[in-house]
Amino acid sequence: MPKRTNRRDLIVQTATELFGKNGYQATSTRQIAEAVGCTEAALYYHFKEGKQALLCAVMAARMPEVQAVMDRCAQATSLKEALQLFGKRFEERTSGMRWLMMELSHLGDEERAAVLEAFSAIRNGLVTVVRRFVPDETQADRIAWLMFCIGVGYQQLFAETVFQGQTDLSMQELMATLVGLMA
Amino acid sequence: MPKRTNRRDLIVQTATELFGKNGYQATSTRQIAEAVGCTEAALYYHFKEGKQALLCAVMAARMPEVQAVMDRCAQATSLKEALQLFGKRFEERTSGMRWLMMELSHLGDEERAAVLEAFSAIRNGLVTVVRRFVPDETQADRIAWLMFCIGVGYQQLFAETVFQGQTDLSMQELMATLVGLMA
DNA sequence: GTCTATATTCGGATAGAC
DNA sequence: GTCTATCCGAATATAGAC
Repeated sequence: MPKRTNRRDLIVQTATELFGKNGYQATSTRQIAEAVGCTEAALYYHFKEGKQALLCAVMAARMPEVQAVMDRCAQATSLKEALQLFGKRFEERTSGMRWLMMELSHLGDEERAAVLEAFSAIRNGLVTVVRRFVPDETQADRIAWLMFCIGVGYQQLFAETVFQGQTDLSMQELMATLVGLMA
Repeated sequence: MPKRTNRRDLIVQTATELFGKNGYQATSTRQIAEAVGCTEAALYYHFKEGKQALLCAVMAARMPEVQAVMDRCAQATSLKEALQLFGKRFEERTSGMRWLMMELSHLGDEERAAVLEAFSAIRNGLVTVVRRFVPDETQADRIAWLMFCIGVGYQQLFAETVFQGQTDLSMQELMATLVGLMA
């Protein structure tokens, strides 16, 4: 049995960074191997299923962080506080996951499942929190969706190159704006 | 001088559909040619600059539709009406443009400019409308960004495969929810 | 575990005949 | 204008030596 190696971890970490920067499809196994400092063949030793398995490993490694965001939101004591917390944490912790969106439609079943798990964790976390403050379930669910859409849209528009630099709006401020509209 | 042909238009239309379904990078010139019913060489006759020029042509063809959405929003007589109109029109008319987001970072300068034009048209349209109802410019701009984020996030989460089928929430309902929170 | 070398497939692009 | 044929490069993946 091979000695515990951390090269595998290094590969996952490197892939996480490259996927975050360039997206999944646009990142080649060559790039990853080069950044890690090994060959593609070594990659395929650690991940027999290739790039696909690598994606799953990256997602698995990111799940605790996603859960942490939702756990923090769960501590809110009002809807407004939940909005603020989500704004702050979501921006801080998931900015490297923008690429998941577009890629989803081109993934295989297993990869897809790994990605959907992360999305569902966020969705379920939001629904749970909002329902604590909004008795009507339909209404609560809609508000949860609204929050999720804002988070995703913010990532898309600001986290990368679209309107980056044209304004320094943070997601926290965006959520504060929403809270202001409610007041 | 060659007779006015509509084959070129067919190519643009077909590319629009394929880009909308699979994204820009994931759509090959082979696919496009096959769907059109011609060869790749024919594509390169009509678009000497290749796939890149095709993207620009597709964007140009879509601009009137984008402008129409913003023009309609401009007719709103209250902030709430603007939100509703945007929810309705944006969903109806731009669902095929989801792919623009992720791709942006990998495009060349010319392609990039064509895409940014569309984004800016939306942004500017929103800012203009909101400022009519919100005197404070900073606040108005933030509300405009909020609307834009909701639109983009909605497209990402619902327009394709992510949470498609898990709920039948429309963007109009989403905007109505926001209006409800403001009441 | 990691390497070299290579198989295979696919995508963008072009030359030249018709 | 459109085709056939082909080039080139890149990407995923594997075989087999060390």
